[in-house]
Amino acid sequence: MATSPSAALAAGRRRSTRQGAAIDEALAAADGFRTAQALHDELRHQGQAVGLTTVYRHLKRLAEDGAVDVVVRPDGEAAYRRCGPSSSGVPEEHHHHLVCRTCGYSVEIEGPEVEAWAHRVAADAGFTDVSHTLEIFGECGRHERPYVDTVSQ
Amino acid sequence: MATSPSAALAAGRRRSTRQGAAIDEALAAADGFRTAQALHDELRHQGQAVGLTTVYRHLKRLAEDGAVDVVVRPDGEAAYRRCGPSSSGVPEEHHHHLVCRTCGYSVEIEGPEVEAWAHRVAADAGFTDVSHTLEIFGECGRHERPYVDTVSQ
DNA sequence: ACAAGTATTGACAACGGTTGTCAGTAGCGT
DNA sequence: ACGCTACTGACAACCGTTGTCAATACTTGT
Repeated sequence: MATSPSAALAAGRRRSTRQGAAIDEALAAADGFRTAQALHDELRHQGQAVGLTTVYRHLKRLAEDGAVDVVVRPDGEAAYRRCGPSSSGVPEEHHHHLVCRTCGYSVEIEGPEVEAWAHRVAADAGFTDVSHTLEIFGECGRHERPYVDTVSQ
Repeated sequence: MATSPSAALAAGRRRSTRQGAAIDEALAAADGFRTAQALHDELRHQGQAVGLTTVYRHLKRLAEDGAVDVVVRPDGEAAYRRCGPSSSGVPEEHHHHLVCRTCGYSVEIEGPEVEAWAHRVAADAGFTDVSHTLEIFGECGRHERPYVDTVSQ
């Protein structure tokens, strides 16, 4: 109790469930992006078993609500991360990520100039309804964390 | 046609086949990105039947050789496009794309500033072995072309 | 506290894109 | 022409993700 439980879920008229809270917590505990399956594994190992389908459903909803950021990795798999301080209900500002290829650790980055550039380029070419994806990948060099991923183990 | 068949395939010690040439031509005729399946369909309709597996194989190889650019769409599907004038064997310079969401039409774009910015940001955060993805999507507003896609038909 | 109504759950099947398999085919050097 | 072997392609297997639907458990009204 204490600190109003399911604070992050209390967005509105949704029912708060054990599973939802567990997913929320796991997401909060993660310091970076996690795939649905990785999240499912973590929950499993923590004893908080949640169906894979349920994990996908929550992630999808959270993504729609703008509560989590989604990154599509080069191999086509999607990874999620809790978006900023959030819980305020107000979608975060547009931003991108610097993601560690190995452990998923990520940093939010903003580049107003880049945003402007992208729109200018698109407009110059006569494109409308413009959007863009921009993610920077690299090695953070300090992933000591026992990160369980889909990769190995 | 136009003499010197498989000009673009003549990279080295590879056998030139009817299928390979067909894929190459279709890729050359396309004015934008195509998914493997879309390409397969086009070839089929042109009477140049080629196995889907073969299309995937060629695309994969071409991508490895740097002969085609690959874009992973938000839904996780991959789309390919012949890379620049190419055929020289020398991989194109690093660049990105402005892609029409509807017809696949695309324009290559370069942004030295953005590249520099991306690397600077990553370096500042202590990341190494940096790479990035950047694609701009929009509506080109003039896709009159009878584009056959996986969507319909 | 209890009952009723309905969102949520989760095991399982289905789906769509992509890759592995492997016998048959066809370039290419000799 | 011959033989070697890369290439081909129908098909099955994979894998991430979504649909299905009966069972479950939040919530609200009483």
